[in-house]
Amino acid sequence: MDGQVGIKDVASRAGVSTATVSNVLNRPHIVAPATRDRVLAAISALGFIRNESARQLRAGRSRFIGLVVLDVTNPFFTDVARGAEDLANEFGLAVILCNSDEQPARETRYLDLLEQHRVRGILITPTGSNPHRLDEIRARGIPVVLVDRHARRGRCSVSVDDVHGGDLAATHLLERGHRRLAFVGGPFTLHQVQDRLDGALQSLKRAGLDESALHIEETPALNVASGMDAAARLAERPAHQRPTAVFCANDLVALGVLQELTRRHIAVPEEIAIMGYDDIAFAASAAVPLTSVRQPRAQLGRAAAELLIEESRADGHHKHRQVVFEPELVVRGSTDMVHLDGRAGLEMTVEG
Amino acid sequence: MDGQVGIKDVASRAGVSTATVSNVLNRPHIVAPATRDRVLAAISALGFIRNESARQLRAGRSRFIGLVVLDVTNPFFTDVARGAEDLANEFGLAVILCNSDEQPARETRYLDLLEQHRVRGILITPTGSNPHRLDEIRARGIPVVLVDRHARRGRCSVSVDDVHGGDLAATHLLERGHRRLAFVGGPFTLHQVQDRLDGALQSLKRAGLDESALHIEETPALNVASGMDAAARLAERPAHQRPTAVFCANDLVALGVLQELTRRHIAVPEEIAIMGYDDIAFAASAAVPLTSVRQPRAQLGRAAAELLIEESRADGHHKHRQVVFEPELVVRGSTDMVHLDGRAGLEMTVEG
DNA sequence: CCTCCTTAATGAAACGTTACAATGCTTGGT
DNA sequence: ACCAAGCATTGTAACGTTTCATTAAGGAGG
Repeated sequence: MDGQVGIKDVASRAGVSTATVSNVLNRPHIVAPATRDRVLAAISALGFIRNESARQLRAGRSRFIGLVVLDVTNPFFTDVARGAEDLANEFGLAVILCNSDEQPARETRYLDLLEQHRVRGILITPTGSNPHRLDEIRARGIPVVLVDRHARRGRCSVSVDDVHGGDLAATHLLERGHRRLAFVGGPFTLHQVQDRLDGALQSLKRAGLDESALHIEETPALNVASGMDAAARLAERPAHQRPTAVFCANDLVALGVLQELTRRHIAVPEEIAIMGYDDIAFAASAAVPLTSVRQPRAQLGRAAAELLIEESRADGHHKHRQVVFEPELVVRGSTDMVHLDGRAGLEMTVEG
Repeated sequence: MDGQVGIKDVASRAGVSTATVSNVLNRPHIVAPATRDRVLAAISALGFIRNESARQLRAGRSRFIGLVVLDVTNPFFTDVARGAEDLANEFGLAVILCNSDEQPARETRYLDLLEQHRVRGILITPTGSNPHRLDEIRARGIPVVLVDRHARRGRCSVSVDDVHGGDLAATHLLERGHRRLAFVGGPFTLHQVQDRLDGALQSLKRAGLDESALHIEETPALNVASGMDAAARLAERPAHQRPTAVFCANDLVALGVLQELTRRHIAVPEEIAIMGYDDIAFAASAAVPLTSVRQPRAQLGRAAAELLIEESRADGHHKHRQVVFEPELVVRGSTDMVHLDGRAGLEMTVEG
């Protein structure tokens, strides 16, 4: 029977107008203490709960920000999400977390959803297949910040220098004496993947090596299963063509590669060394602790949310910024033949 | 200038009434093809986007379901979330994912948020500290389904038999000859933790052992850091009091324990065996592959969403159900002294 | 030519808030 | 006594949809 208690019911029970109830809710200081108490009493007596839809309709926008990630089950993105969520909460905003799963169609559906909800803004790691959809959204006045992906001038983004990261990774492998490398990752529509590869190629070039020193094994997605498939293909190559080191586009792929190689009794790092990327928490505790390139995950999310809020507040003009963090190489057992203990997560951090 | 294109603008451009536009949107078949096309043309010409707030206000409820989990960075919950999300999508609903972080205060804030948004229903793994808040919500007509936690009669829940799971785990350790066990997990306000412990105790009893055979090391949360701290405390006990096997309330804790023991050069499983719980994807690829108790994670989420939707559709009366899945023991290297290859994720599955 | 049906389209009233301008009521100063 | 100023409160018009009862326009049957 109390089906939906509205501001009206509260008003009549407290013997005031709806406007006063609204005031109690939004600007308690301007209403007389006695009235305020009466209203508050009515509110709790009736179990009144504000209707956000109505508030949003009135306000013309919601208190949400959208966060569209490529894969919720990837710890990299959940850490980014936490960072964004924490900052959003500080500003009284909630985050709608959307999982595009690297599928353009899903991405589109979620963008539609977010626009329909009149979100304050959108944080997104794009699949890369809807290039100007994001511009349309911006044109409609909704701030968009790219996450983990560098934007062109005139757009906001928060990213890590993936080219540099790829360079760090390949350089590390070359320094360890490897000369037959493989890059495992994909699809190349993801800029992260392309950039990390570019970085690796740049490193090869600097070392005076030919591009052919790096075999490219493309995967349909950046997850454990894809890594396993790719490793199987690599393992089946004739021994003299087989790479001695594999640079994976992210840690999930690297873990997949590791698992498959181990299953086939190919020793890591002795026969094949493995590099991951992201340095997710589980990289350190892997069967063979993974060497990886660390990204400031939570900071990435936080900074992105900051930029978004900054833009949405600046009614006038807002200076778009591209924030770039530097990646950091973390060396562990998977690339280190001389590591002390095959199991220990012994770790050294090398420069930023 | 196109600031906010509304149904009205579309209507006037197409030369029809707003009602017709609404019909085109919601029941296209009842409007004449010619008019329909005209309206659709206007919609795309103006870049019209439906305003969900207004729709929801009108409808009295949103197209969201809320999912409140204890820890988004725990892969167990992201898998559950995916399951729930998939089913929700099939019904045109979106999921608001909320991370209580095991903190009652955050949980409360999110429940408020969800109620204000008039969500269709709430899926929650409760912290256990707001026992009747959920009943209040139910009383207001919002379906609530407990996830990963068994509910009393008259409420809906989807869970895995944690007592049985705890029993499986402890029985496995006892069969391996261990007689000094430790249980690591907490807080005990989480029913999962209590149930898993109860299962272990039940197994001890059946084996004719005293409760004192199981040392209890409580942790403040179920994450890697807590596991490391607990392992440090265990490691510092005099050798003859030190357990020979540790049963962890979840895999994150187990990974923490594993990392800390390895750091201290305590061999796993030779000196101390470790059991996890949940069988998250990373358990198999851990430094020492973790023996664990597998839960049907995605199914859990899916089934929960199913129950929720079922209840929200049944305007009349709905039969509350408690769905219970059976856990499954997965034996790997962390408890298996005779495993073939210290690194391989070699795996055997034992009964359900 | 009138009536009765069917199909298309419309007008207007909600839905629950909020903000703005307006109203009363006090109070203090002159 | 009167006015100005301040405070507390209120009426009411939005916000953008959807829905329901209506109207209008043809067409078929008599």
